[in-house]
Amino acid sequence: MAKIDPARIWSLNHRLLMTVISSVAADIAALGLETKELFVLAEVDAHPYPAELAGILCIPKPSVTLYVKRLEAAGFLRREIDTEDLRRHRLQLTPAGRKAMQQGTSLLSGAFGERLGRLSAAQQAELRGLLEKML
Amino acid sequence: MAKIDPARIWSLNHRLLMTVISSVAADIAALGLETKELFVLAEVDAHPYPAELAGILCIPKPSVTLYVKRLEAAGFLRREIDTEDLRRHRLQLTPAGRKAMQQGTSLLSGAFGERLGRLSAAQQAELRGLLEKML
DNA sequence: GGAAACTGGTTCGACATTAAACCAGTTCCA
DNA sequence: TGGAACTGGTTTAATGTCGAACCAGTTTCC
Repeated sequence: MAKIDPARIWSLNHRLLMTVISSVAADIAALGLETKELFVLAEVDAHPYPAELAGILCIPKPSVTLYVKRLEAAGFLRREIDTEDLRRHRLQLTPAGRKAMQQGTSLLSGAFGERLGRLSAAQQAELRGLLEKML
Repeated sequence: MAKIDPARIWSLNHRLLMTVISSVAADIAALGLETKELFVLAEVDAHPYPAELAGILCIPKPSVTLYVKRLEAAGFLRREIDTEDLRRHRLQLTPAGRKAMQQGTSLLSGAFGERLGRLSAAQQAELRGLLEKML
């Protein structure tokens, strides 16, 4: 078996993801979203606080501030002060935001699904299992 | 078996890659390289022309110009006009560039290898196979 | 030959990103 | 209690990024 170079796999993988995302960037933009903003929207349900988003998405805090500001201005996000901790801002998708998020992730699913389609169902499940194990 | 949502896998995968790369960004910077520049260095052998690099790395051409300029200034890269086609610039790693590239990819390998280490050797090979099939 | 269309690479200027410093609210602990 | 240390979020100022327009060299095709 060929020797495995982790950096090589990382790059391979990275190229795959970048190719896919850049192939749908234009369509996502048509929804009124930048791809980075879509990532934010997609995580808001699970991580409703900016600091959490910054952590989970590996984005610096000021960038999150910016994205949230834009998303709020676009009517995709609502922001309210958390009553438990007055420093925190709890984020919440608006109906429009949820719709845009779903459309966006659906675009991504379409494009990545094309690649996944080259694998058998069992292989797809295997892939997900491997990734989860690594995270 | 749980239904597979491609966008979910994409995100999972993306998070994995980002976590890994940001964990070594500082060490890579210590070599005098930005991570993006490392990607460029790592592909120069296989793709010695800026236009090719832009294509393979999914980076816009002006950015490549910039990275190459910096890498050349740092002494990591040598640039010469291609005698076949006077528009093209053939790129070549200098010894210092090759060394930095190897150290950088080695850092990346170390960090990603830690994650890969959670998989068996067979699973690692399987993962690579799946990724290659999708690209 | 030579004009039109094309391709590799760069420049410019507008925009996006982010590190550093900051403010406000919270927690810790003497 | 109260002040020192910490955390969530924002602002600012400096830097990074890249679309559009560009120049130079190449190919195409009459």
